Parts: sequence; structure tokens; C-alpha cells
Amino acid sequence: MARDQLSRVFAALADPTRRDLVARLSLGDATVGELAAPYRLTPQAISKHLKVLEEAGLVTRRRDAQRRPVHLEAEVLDQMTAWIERYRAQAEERFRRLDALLDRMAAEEDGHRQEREDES
Amino acid sequence: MARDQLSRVFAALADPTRRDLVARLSLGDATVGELAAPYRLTPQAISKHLKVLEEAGLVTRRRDAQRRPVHLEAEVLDQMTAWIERYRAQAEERFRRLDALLDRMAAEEDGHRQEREDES
DNA sequence: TGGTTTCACAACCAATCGGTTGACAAGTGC
DNA sequence: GCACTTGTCAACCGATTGGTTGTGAAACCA
Repeated sequence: MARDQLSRVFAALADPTRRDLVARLSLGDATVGELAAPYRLTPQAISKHLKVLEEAGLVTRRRDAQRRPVHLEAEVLDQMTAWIERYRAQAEERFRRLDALLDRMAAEEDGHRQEREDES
Repeated sequence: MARDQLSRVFAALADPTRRDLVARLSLGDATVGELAAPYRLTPQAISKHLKVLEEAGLVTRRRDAQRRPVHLEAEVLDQMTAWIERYRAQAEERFRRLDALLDRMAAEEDGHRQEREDES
């Protein structure tokens, strides 16, 4: 996934209304009118939100007479998850190694204390 | 995760510079100066980016003399992944059922064609 | 103490964002 | 052909964003 493509996807999902639309579309395709109905926004506003989602590749639109059914593309969500997972995994691996190091240091400290106690 | 918290996290990661910072921090904690060095931006700009990451809960800052080491909090990335995964899974389950339906319809169609061929 | 390093805050600027209203294009159905 | 439905495009507005410069606080070091 290209760099600005990733930016577009994150930016698209940074808006609560657009996340709502994604949630709704995960249950099935819908027209702009159906998507707009639950909101107090104008259909134009919803249309703009859908355009943002479309440019991010999260959504595609068919042509069906004068209707424009909207369809969620789940693959892009996969690519996002992959990006996030990459850095989460790196950070957690780093903590794992740090924990191991601290354990070793604590064990050595115990060893030294044991030696000192043996001397006395 | 609260609604605007999620918005803040997505918005934070929508900027390529901030994603770079997250990538860098996944390898280990760093000071503002260290983080700013590779960029042609002023340290103030980096500091602002870090503030955005901090308000999103992605990052925390310690106090170490006059330095402010920055630390990546991996848990928030987990919560993000969970949100994404939820709707991706729903969408894919829906496709799975649609595929099954289409398979059944195709099978029935085959059955009918078979009947018609039997009649002739 | 005074100078240096590291960093944040405030004020400003151009660009982008989320919303509105108004006009209109594309299709359907009488 | 004409009215209606569905949806987009364009222009505008206030708020936010990503960057800058300037200033100054906090801790170290000589």
C-alpha cells in the first residue's frame, strides 16, 4: 500500500461519521439515501464522506439506474491491520527482551547477594 | 475505547511523519532531539507531532533531567486493530454467505437444466 | 553564578476539512 | 415531453491542521 494511500485510509477512518458508514456497510451494500437517512446531515454531506472513503479505496460505487449502491472493500482494512500489527509486534518484542534482561539482572543480583551471605 | 479517542488515534496515524515516529519508537524510546534529527522539520514541529500522538494515547513522555524520552504505548494499537477487525470480519462473513447463496442458485439452475435436457 | 542544552508554549499563516446552500445531471414513469 | 427521484458538483464559511519564528522555562556544567 502506497504511503499516501495509507494516509488516506487513516484519515478516512478518523471521522466518526465515516466510521459509522463503514460499520453500516459491513452489514450490506446500501444506497446514498439509505446511508444518509439516520443522520441529521444533508445527503450532500454524506456524498462527500463517501467520496473520501472511495478515494481511500475503502468503498466502491456501482451504477444501478439512478441509484449508486455503495460497497465496502474489506481488503483495505486488512492492509491497515497489517501496518499496525507490524509496529505493535516490534514494540512488544522489545519489551519482552527488556523484561528478560531485567530478569537476568535480578537473578545476578540474587546470586551476588547469595555470595555475600555465604561469605558472612 | 471512547469514540473521540478512536478518532484521535486514527487522525494521529493519518500523518506520514507521525507514522514514521511510531515506527522509530517501536524500536526503542528516544528523545525529541533524536527523533527530530532525521527530518528537515524544526524540533518544534516534531514536538507538536508528539503532542498529537500523546493526546491519542499512543505515546507517553518521561522526565529525565532536561530530556523528555518518548515511549510507544503498544496497547492502543491493539484496540485499533480490534475495531478494524470487527467490521472486516462482518463484511467477509457477509460475502461468505452471499457466495454460498450464489452456489446454491447455480446448483439449482444446473438441476433445472438437467431436467429440461431429460425432457427433450 | 552564568552559559549551554533540551524542550515547550504562543502567535501567526496558508491549506485542508466538514458542513451548508444552490444548481444540475441522469434515469424512471406517467 | 414532463415531473419526480437520486445523487453529484461548485462555491462558500468557520474551524482545524501542519508548519514557521520568537520567547522562555528547566536542568545540567563550568
